[in-house]
Amino acid sequence: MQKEHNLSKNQKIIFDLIDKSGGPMKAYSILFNVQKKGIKAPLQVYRALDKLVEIGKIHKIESRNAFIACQNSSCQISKATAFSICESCENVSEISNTKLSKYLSNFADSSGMKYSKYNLEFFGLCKKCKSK
Amino acid sequence: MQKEHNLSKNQKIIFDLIDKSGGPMKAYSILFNVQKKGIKAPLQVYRALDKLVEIGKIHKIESRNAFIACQNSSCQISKATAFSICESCENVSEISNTKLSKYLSNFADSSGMKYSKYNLEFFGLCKKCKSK
DNA sequence: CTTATAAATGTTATATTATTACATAACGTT
DNA sequence: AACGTTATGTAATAATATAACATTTATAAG
Repeated sequence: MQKEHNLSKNQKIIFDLIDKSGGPMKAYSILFNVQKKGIKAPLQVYRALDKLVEIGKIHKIESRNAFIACQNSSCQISKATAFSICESCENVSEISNTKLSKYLSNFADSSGMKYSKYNLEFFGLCKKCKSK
Repeated sequence: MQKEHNLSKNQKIIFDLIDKSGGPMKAYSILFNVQKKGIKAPLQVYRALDKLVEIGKIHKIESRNAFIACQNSSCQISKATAFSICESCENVSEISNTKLSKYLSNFADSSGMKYSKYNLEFFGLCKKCKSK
């Protein structure tokens, strides 16, 4: 069961915005959108984003410097993430595929390194963009 | 067989630096290191990096905004990359595991999206850091 | 060899992304 | 209430990356 986190005021404002947007949002675009709510400085945004990432409510799309709400209700925490990214329309969606996540979570190679976390980003053309 | 690319002057200077360093390097650290060779502006560095990434001589570690020489001699091009990153010492190495790359290259889900590229980053503690 | 084209370079300025440092306030426990 | 922890506010600045424009060099075609 996912631990309930009581989001603080800024965290809630920012999570709600990202969640409602339905897609990835960039930090300064978030800032612009929440200025009317009194959040005026980049640091206020980044602090909320850091916390939201930490507790798994959002994920960072590293290749895009953008943040997206977790679309996977069973996502314990952001330790195992996979996304598909359309290189044409920049649509992003979270992949939740049990076989894939099991495969990667159990992955071990000869390096002697213990993996506690991974992030995978697939790129390509989405259905819409392919048919154009 | 990998296509031979004749690197230009700046590309060669920058590739050699990254390659010799043996690890990931950041753009502005590269800039600092090549200023004595006449490369004076960030854009000169980024242009060479872009090209080197494009032809697969280096890869970008997205979560670190850093660039590393391709350690995989058979790497056709940067369409399928996997790295292991130590969260303590920040050591990075490229994973070349045939089973893993086959698994991911053939991955398809129900989204109807065709994946032409992926990047995977594993995080954890390397052998050295684990034993500290 | 020359002309055309593409690729690379040089340079200045600026945009975008993210953090440091410091002060204050709110929350949760005992 | 006193304490420690978490969150907030604010200003300044650091780190990462691109736009715009002028020029030069490499490559290929005639």
